[in-house]
Amino acid sequence: MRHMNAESDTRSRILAVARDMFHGRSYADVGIQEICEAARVQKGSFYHFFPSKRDLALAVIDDMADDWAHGFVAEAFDPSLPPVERLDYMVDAAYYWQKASADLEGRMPGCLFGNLALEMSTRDDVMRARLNAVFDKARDQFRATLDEAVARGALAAMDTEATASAMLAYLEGVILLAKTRNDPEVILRLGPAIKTLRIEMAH
Amino acid sequence: MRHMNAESDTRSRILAVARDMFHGRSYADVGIQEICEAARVQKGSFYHFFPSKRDLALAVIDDMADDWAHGFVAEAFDPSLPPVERLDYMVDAAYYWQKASADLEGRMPGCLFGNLALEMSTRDDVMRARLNAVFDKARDQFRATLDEAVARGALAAMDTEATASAMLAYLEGVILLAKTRNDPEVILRLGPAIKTLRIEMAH
DNA sequence: CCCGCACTAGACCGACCGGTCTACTTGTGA
DNA sequence: TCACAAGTAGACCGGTCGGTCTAGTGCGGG
Repeated sequence: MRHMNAESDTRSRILAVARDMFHGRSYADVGIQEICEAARVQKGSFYHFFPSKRDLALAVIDDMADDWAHGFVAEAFDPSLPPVERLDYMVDAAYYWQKASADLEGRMPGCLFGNLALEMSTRDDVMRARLNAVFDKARDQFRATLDEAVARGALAAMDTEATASAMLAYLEGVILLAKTRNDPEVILRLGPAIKTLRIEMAH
Repeated sequence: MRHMNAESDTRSRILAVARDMFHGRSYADVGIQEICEAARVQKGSFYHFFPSKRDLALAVIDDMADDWAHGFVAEAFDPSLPPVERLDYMVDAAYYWQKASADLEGRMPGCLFGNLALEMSTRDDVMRARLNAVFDKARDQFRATLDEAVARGALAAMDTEATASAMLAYLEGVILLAKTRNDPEVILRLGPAIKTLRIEMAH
């Protein structure tokens, strides 16, 4: 019964707990001891699976990016939807996610990636690169959507890559503001304006 | 010669050093001991001026907000400029500021307020409120600019308050993305699209 | 049956954390 | 001249940090 799960249960328990804690607080603010207690695991086990706290964070990023890509991002960017509508779905998804946390814990955790990006970018280039990759993937989703909308004539020609980046930035910014206000409704109020962003092709 | 400066030199040295360190790294990552060393001050002096690390952070926020308001924000929102141009000035100001840091230290520190907002919002409501006030002031600058542009007929009628919030969010988001890429040029590339943001009046 | 290995348990480490405390220095007003 | 208070110096505090290490434990393959 020991090796029953691919990727042992202990490891995934640590990962899940760490994800929630890093998301709800910050990297520096959460200690390994605290993670171990919450995951009902001893230090020895922890360091058996993760060589360091930093490696845990890296694993959390990968784990969350995976869930994210297969979870609501995949849903929001549902190809059967008209492209422009997908943008609204993305905003809605962000809203409901944050609202659920706010209702449950009284706090808006914001975006794990955005949080970690601001906290760690100046301190750890490997983590920064990892976060960049996540943002690149998100931007590509936006870009594909915009490309399709342009191809269908739903939107005028534009620099879809730059506009996609702008939309991602806007979404992160809206979540940042909403978190600071601790009010998910901000996402609902400001989010839809994501569709008004536009960057023209260079010359 | 002791009380020559309003707000003693020691206090302002601590403040300046702490500001840079919090800005370039993070609140949790910077220790009081480290601040004291950089400011060439002893613990005793530190705690003479600041009751706690948290109060120092609060003071740093106020201090920076002040500099900010009287510094490039005041310049960028120069009332003698056509309103719409002020938005470009604001983006440019953000760019040059970040670029200067990047050239000097090799790292984009991003926006101190945005950084602290994401790090502390879920942990300290007083700090969150302080940061909110800073964001409110910034939004009001955007709003006044938009109001003026609408009054002059340079822009069509819109919900200027919501649009101002959206612009602030976008600016923060762009800076977040640029910091994650560690590339100030991102601000130059995405920033100008701030003018395309628009939220209509509700019904 | 028992060896080896993945895993767990938890004591332990030095460093550093934010914060306190006492002693001292020094300029100022009476 | 002297008392006082603002400010400085730095030893010290308990607690926690990330991380190490040794001693098991119990399952699987040979």
